[in-house]
Amino acid sequence: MAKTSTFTDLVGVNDATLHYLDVIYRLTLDGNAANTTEIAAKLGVTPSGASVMLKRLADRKLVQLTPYKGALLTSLGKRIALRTIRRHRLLEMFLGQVMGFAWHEVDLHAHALETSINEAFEDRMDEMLDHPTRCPHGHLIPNKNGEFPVVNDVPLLTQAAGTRGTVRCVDTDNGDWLKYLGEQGLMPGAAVLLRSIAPYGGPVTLETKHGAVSLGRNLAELIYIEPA
Amino acid sequence: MAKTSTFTDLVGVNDATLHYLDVIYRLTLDGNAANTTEIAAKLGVTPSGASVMLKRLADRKLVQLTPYKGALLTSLGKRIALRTIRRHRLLEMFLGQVMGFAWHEVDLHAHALETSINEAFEDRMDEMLDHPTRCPHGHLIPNKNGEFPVVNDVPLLTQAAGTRGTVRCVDTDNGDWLKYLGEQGLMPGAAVLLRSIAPYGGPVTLETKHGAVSLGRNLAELIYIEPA
DNA sequence: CGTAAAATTTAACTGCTGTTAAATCAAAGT
DNA sequence: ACTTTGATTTAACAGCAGTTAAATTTTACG
Repeated sequence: MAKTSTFTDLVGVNDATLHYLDVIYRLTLDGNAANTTEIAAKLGVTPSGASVMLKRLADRKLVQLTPYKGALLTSLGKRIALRTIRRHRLLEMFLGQVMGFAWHEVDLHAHALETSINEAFEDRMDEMLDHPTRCPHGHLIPNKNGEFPVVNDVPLLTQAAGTRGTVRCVDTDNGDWLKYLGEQGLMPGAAVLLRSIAPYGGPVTLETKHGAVSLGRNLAELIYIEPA
Repeated sequence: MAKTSTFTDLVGVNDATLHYLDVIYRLTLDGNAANTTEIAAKLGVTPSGASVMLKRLADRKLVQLTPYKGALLTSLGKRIALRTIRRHRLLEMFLGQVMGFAWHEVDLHAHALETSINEAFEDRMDEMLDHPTRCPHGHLIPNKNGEFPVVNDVPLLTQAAGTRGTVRCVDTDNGDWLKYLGEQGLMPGAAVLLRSIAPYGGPVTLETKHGAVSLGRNLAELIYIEPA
């Protein structure tokens, strides 16, 4: 009996396509269609270029496109996107754990490699890492069927002052921010106490092993914790 | 002082170009120009396609093209090719030593990745592997200046019957052959005794730890040894 | 409600890497 | 030296992913 991949039927999908699907997946997590300009911005192309490409992706039944309204992934498009996301996050973990890259460095490397590796490479990383469920930033790694583990992460900013918990995810790919937050001890696994959230968009004060940290809202809203 | 790469000026060279330069490098190792049809065959494209591409590479001063005669690399082309070869062979070593892939599997993975990694990744592998000088098949890994280590490898078939030595290189990327030769204990590092070379293209008989092995000329000529 | 601004699409074109088919060149044999 | 064969190049074109500029649609505001 031949070994069958969940993604056996996903051949003939090239780099550019994979990056589009990846971006659309992330932009549609909230359930709303992704608009052309957003997609174009994330990919670093012009809106007109993205518009043309989206039409082609729609022709290939990878996205469901409503002109002037935006794009959603079809179930096929979603499966492919989830494969890329799985590979990206496994790569990030591999780059961090096995190769010793810092958590603010792994995204760029992973992005360059995610469309070049094959299933054997993906599986080998998964084994070496003992089937991890999160990337170094705490994002969940879907399994080969595209299913995510169930977790108890909540946005830090939804919590009341005085809440204790453990950082589970820092939701950004901005290397500078990651570097800074890492230096403050704010990485997945860190125990935190939410001291205060100043009103009117004011700073958020936390306490970690390293001591007190004060963050602007833009950084604080990236942090997800599991309350104690 | 900014860290300067030997290859800083090699930007803007894409995948297809790198693969052409790589192939031309290998075909011109004997000093002779590589002909269009050969190049096309190695790359899996038509000779006309290769011809067009070669002209473009010549326009970019990466190859020195004599129409109807063949292609040589310019010194710039050679530098770029050597960078790719270094990355390919470091990747092969990494895939074998760190990730546990078999020596007949590493070439394909390395080929897929060699144009996607950057200098930091290259350097990290080099460190992790403690600056290896050979890939798993025994090919030499050029340093960042494109210089190869000096070694004493000689083709097995240039040696007289009775010669003892150590296998240093198996010069093929054919996975099936590598798998077979590996099963016979014929990998770099293996001690061998050349028993006999039958005349008129007959079989070559060797002795290894595993016992006696008889090889056809096509396989035997791939093997390079360092005489004891 | 109508119009200005913003978002989106379409049109025409570019660059890259390939294709097939036809033309051309080179090498070798008689 | 001529001719045949094989290698190589050229011509015309295709597919993909992008561009700029113009046209169009949507949205939002007064």
